[in-house]
Amino acid sequence: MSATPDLLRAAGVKVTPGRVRVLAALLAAAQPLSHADLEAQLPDADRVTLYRVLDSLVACGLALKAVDARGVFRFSASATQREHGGHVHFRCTDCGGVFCLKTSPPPPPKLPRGFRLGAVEMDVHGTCAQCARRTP
Amino acid sequence: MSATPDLLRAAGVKVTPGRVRVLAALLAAAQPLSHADLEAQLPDADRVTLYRVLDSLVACGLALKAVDARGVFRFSASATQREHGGHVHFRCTDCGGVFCLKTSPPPPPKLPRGFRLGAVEMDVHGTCAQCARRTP
DNA sequence: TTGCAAATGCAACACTGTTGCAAATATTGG
DNA sequence: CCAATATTTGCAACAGTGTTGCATTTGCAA
Ligand SMILES: [Mn+2]
Ligand SMILES: [Mn+2]
Ligand SMILES: [Zn+2]
Ligand SMILES: [Zn+2]
Repeated sequence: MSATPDLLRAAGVKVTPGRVRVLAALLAAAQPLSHADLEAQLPDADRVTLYRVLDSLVACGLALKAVDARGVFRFSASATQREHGGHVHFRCTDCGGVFCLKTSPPPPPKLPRGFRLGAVEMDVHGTCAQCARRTP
Repeated sequence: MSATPDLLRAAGVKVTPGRVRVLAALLAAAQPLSHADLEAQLPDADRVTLYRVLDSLVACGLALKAVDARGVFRFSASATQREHGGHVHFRCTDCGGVFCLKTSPPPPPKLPRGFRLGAVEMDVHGTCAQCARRTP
């Protein structure tokens, strides 16, 4: 397993204390974390810098961003995977977690004449096992 | 098709001008509307009342509430939702139009143990025929 | 018609996220 | 190691979304 600074260097972004600490927190978390969660966990971090650090981690592919059921963004480390195109994802509407499924993406549907297809995305959502256990 | 006040009465809530107008707007909409959309469409409605009207429609089962990708709540009439549940939609990224396709929704994928499926949505987007003609 | 619970309007507030800008700093190359 | 520079940070101010409290109005049923 690589150290957090190495992950940042490999992703091509500057290694700063903020990024190291936030990425480490995301890697250690069992659930996707909101900005507020991270702010509580890193009390001396600046609010705005925290938003920008999270955005930079998402932009360089080290983190994933999703919206939870209350409309708040939650972030999780995408750690190793670079290949998320070959399968469908499941989004937990409770915790905001994103999980890789084994299902292949659906085939592009037939479009009316003249329409140009950009992309097909499948949004599979519901409750993950951990959240389902908490709310039976 | 029933008139909007009848729908409200049948749902067991008081018939007020705000509820009639908001429910009518939701029923007429081709896509789920945000609070901001409705505020623009009903300029003399109070902001807070609009939130409360929407919540009351959701509470009595006449409307559905979902979070969009930007973290904003969007509302749709339950009847409308059922009507468009049997087929996939195409979203034009140029003009923002939404078109009904003939393709059936994809079958629910196999989930890991303990996961609970909420819904499967397919986002098919690109350029519609009219916009494609304008930008070859 | 009247009484009352429910709905409304308004002001104030909390939370989430963004932007502009000056100061600090991580990296690069000498 | 040092200096140059492109990023990143910290701070203040702001915008958008949604909520709460409370006095007033109103739908509806008795
Ligand atoms: Mn994946
Ligand atoms: Mn449709
Ligand atoms: Zn979950
Ligand atoms: Zn179009």
